[in-house]
Amino acid sequence: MTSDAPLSLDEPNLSGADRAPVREILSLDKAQRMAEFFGVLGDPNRWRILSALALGERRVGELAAVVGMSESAVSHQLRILRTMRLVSYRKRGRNVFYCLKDRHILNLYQEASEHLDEPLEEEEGE
Amino acid sequence: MTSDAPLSLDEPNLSGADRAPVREILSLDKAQRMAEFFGVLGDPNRWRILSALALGERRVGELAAVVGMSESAVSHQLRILRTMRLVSYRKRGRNVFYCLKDRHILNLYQEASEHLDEPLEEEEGE
DNA sequence: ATAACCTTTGAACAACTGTTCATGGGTTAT
DNA sequence: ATAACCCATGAACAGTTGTTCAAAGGTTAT
Repeated sequence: MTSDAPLSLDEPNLSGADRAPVREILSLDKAQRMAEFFGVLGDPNRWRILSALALGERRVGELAAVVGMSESAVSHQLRILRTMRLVSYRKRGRNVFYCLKDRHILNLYQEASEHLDEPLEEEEGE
Repeated sequence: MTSDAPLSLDEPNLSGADRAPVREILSLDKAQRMAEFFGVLGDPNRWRILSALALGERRVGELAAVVGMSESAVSHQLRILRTMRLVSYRKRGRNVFYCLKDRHILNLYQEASEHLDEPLEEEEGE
């Protein structure tokens, strides 16, 4: 990374014309989609569900028992996680098995974890 | 990564004893902190502000003009971004210059962007 | 067939969030 | 000193979110 370039939201790996470096602020549309995605990760029970699925495939009832929620509440949350393609599922008889869709959620967890675990430096202000 | 190990929320880079592999679901406390952090990223105007700061240091008034918000609203949001240590600031006379604190936010943006841009595969259900 | 099981869905309601508005603190001018 | 400027803060209000509750769909038993 060059030294004087400001931090930017570029996506440098892609050379296509539709992936031009961002020299403007995010469009309302892109910002909205970002917010919707991260908003889904803004609930503690959804993280508990995701972390349970990180251990392996689980049925809805099992998830409810592990995280201590009603099956209805878990089902509602799983629907939200599905719309953001964070989980996938397969039906087997009357059971539905959910699992994490890919590694993105794990990378996000790790990145956030590192940020939260950083030692707090001395603040000038406040 | 071994083939049969389930995806897990381990943090493999650290070998310390206080960073044991996660074989249980996230604690309520950890899940809460994760949710609080990602919840901050769950607002489109905060992403617009962050993307403006990704281009370089900006004053509060400049941010308000660029993102099309009132200065008060921007100030409220900057406070939230400060509490999550996503931005830092320096005072210069009566102006306050904000900037991104580190690269974590950029990594999170990129990871999410890749996830959102993934082609949708054929769903079995629904 | 009926019953039990697992899951999903919709409505309703309490709790939370982000904005506006008014106000005030602190700094730089005149 | 007063005025203008830049920013932060608190209250209040509309909009959103996550839960509970009741009901129903679909599958596997008996």
